[in-house]
Formats: sequence, C-alpha cells, structure tokens
Amino acid sequence: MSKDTLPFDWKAIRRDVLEQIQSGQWKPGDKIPREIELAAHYDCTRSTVGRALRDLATAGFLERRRKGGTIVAANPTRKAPLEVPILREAIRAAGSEPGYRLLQAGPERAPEEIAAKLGLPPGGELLHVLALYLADGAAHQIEDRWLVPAMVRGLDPDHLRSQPVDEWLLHNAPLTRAKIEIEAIALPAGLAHHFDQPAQSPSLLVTRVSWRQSKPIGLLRLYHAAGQRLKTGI
Amino acid sequence: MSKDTLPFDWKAIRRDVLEQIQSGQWKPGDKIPREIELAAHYDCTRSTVGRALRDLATAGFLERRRKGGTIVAANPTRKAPLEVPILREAIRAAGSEPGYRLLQAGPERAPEEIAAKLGLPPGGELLHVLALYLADGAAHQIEDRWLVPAMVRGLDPDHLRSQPVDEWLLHNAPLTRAKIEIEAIALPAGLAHHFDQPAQSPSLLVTRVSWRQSKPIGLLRLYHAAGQRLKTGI
DNA sequence: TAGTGGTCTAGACCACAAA
DNA sequence: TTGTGGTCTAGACCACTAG
Repeated sequence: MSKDTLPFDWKAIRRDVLEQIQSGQWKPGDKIPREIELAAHYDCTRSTVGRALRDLATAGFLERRRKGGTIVAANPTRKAPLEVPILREAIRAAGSEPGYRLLQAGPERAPEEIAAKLGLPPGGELLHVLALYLADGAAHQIEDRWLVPAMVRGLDPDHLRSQPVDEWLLHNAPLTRAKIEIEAIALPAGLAHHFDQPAQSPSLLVTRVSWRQSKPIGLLRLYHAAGQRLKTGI
Repeated sequence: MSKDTLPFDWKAIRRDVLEQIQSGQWKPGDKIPREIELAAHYDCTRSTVGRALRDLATAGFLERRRKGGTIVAANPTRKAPLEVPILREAIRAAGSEPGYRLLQAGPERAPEEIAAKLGLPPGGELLHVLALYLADGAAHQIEDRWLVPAMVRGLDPDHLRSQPVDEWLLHNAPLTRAKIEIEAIALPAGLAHHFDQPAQSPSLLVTRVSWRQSKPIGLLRLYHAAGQRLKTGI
C-alpha cells in the first residue's frame, strides 16, 4: 500500500486500493483489510474508507459482505456503458449534421410478432412510425417504431414531421425499463434503397422494447446503414 | 412529493425523487429544492439526502452544480451496461454447456492494420491466438486475438489448449482500459465452415483493443455465429 | 461575494452472515 | 454468538460558480 501521508480523500483511497488490485498485490479472492484497519492506515474515518470501497464494489472490483469482510472479486466482469441516445444528438455528437425525414406515421394493425414482444394480445392497433435519419445528407438510420396508443396520448402524428418521435417520447413518455438486442442482418430490399446501398448488405439492427413501470410503451427497430458501428469502452 | 413520514432511508428518498421526475412533477430543466430543504422535508440530515441525489446524478437523472443547485437532466441519455464476460462463463450463463478448442497459437508478424490499432510500429511480431468456442457442441464464437508479447510474459501457448486465453489474461494481465466496436459483417468463408453456416451470412463482430495503463495489451476480434445476438437492458 | 453542493469527522446503532 | 459492513446523525469546513 502507498505510504504517502499526503491528504487521502476518498478518491485517493479508491485509486490506491485499485492499484493494489491491478498490480496484483491483492489477488482475486484475497480478503483485504477491514475498514477500520484501512482507516487507520489512511489516517481518516471509516466513512471515508467505506465510500472508496463501496465505489469499487459497485464497479465490480470488490465483493463485500457483512461479517465476511471485503474480498477482491474473482471474476471482475466489466461493463461497458452502451449509450441509448437521442438519435439526432448522436449524429451531431459524431460531428455530422443531422437530418430527419418522416416516412410514415399512423395507426396500423400490429403484426403478431410485434404484439407478442410487447406482451399484447394479437390483432390490436398500434401507432406505426417509420422515419429516416441522415448524417451530412446521407441516410444513416431507419427507425421503425410501434407504439401503444394509450401510452402516447397527446402525440400528434403531424407533429412528427418536424420533431422525431424519440424526442417527443423523452419528455412525454419516459421509459423506466427496456430490453435491448443487437443483431446482424442482411439489409432488406425495402430499406436498402433508402440507404442507397445494395440489398443484403450486412448491417446492424438494434431492437428495443420499452416499458413504463410494467406497462409496455412500444417497440423500436433501429436499422443502421451498412458499415456503421456501435462504439463503447471501459 | 410523498407525504409519508415513515422512515426515509436514502434509497427511499431516491425512489421518491425519481418518482417526481418520472411522473413529470419535476420536468427536465427544473431546479429541485436544495439539499437542506429536502432534508427538512424527509426529516433527515443533508448527508442522507445528498447520497440519494448523488446516486441519481450518477445515473444521469440529475445535474448538480455548486451554487447552481440541482436540476432535472434535460437529456437523460440512458446507458445500457454491456457485459464483457469470460467467454465460457457467458455460454454457461446462457444455459448451454461450454466447449473450447484452440485452433492456433504462436508468434506471427502482425498485419499492418492490427499494429496500427495497437499503436505499434509495423513489422513487429505478436502472439496470434485463434480459438473456437462452442455452446452445447455447436460452434458459437471464434476468437481472433493478437497479443503484445511483452505484456503477456509467462503465457505458455501449450497451456492454451486447455485454458482459454481470456481466463489467463483475467488473472495475469488485467486490462485497465478498452475500446470496443460492434459491427455487422458478412461471415468470411474461412470462418464460416467452423460455424457450419453459409459464407456471407450476416454476423456480429466485436472488436476490442485493450490497454494496461497506457501500454497496449492486445486486440481481440470476436466473431459470432450468424443469428447470435447481444442482449442488454436498462 | 455569497450560496450551493462536496467532503470529512467522530460517533452511534443496526443488519446480516460467518464461525 | 459476534464481527463486519451499511447506514445515519450533527456538525464543520471547503470548492466551485452563479449572480
């Protein structure tokens, strides 16, 4: 452990403990000193040590149990945060000029598969929205959305000509829970012409089903232009 | 706000404040009461309120600034945690029996593209590992890894016949930073026959470059069988 | 410059799980 | 049973920044 006697705030303690782990001084499965002992070592109170260790536990580096003490996690499965952004904002953040074109918006009988994923009985009508997002004028993503009417009351389909539906949803029907799936597909011919790319091009499809509490809001299928990548990191 | 006078611990306060936000009582951009005021309302100290609000700020629901106060985030960009698991563990967690077969392991001149992504001068030799992961006997993923020899000293290529390289790395060369990219590709013929799938099938490719501090450890390309999906949620 | 959140202390009691 | 982390209090000082 560091022998510095400089001021140890909780971030410094976190850094120091993480260093013990990543340098291999404390190995996976090892029990580390008790909070009180670390507090004495760092010359601070147990609360301050506790905050540092709690943070490392949340990040997956430590496992803590009452009476059992704190051990270095055996399998520190890291999590990479995958952003679920506002579509136009994501394009702008990537340094491109965002564009948006509504292709279609209106009630439609839900395909059985869609209804099933939303946990709804088949045969009902949903609001079907189809829109194109552009980056610097080139087709970038196609949004295929099925929304539960009762959950999006006040949404005027005409209004979607100028404002993307995700921006309306953000302020009017925020989700509390979502399931996300990422898969590779061959670009369907019906969509490929929007992208000005050959049909069957391998491309990413992100499917998201969202709920508010336990009530389904809708299902989104976001088709990406071929070659587009999702990026994240640790 | 809830008028309950039952014991309010910090989780209850977090829940209550989140409820204000998600129900629309407090809208994006709104300034919420100061910590002291909330402490009075919940009949607790500022520390307890602070912990609840800090947690919500970390999750992206609030933005906090000294003197400026706490406001409801305007664009609560949600983050879905994408796991970076031990490959065999992920297969087991999905309910399948994991299998593993080493295809190749040895030093090899690094392709220029690989060296560039690692920030290394071209022409050097890297340790090239190719391995197949199976789920219930069926090919599931192909791991194509290029490792910097200096960062994986002590790694015995023979040993990789029984233990996957990611399990060795976890305990011997843990990463501190990684960049991850997810893309859709047409399955190359050379890999398709391992998967017993047609070449050109659309499939997911996850590329990960990892560092220890600022030194590159290696590059992983993880090819997924066609039809396989990445799943996450909020 | 004044007001807000960020952090720390010194103590206390409690919940949980290991011995 | 008992030791450990989890939480809370009442107070204090500080860092940042909006007005």
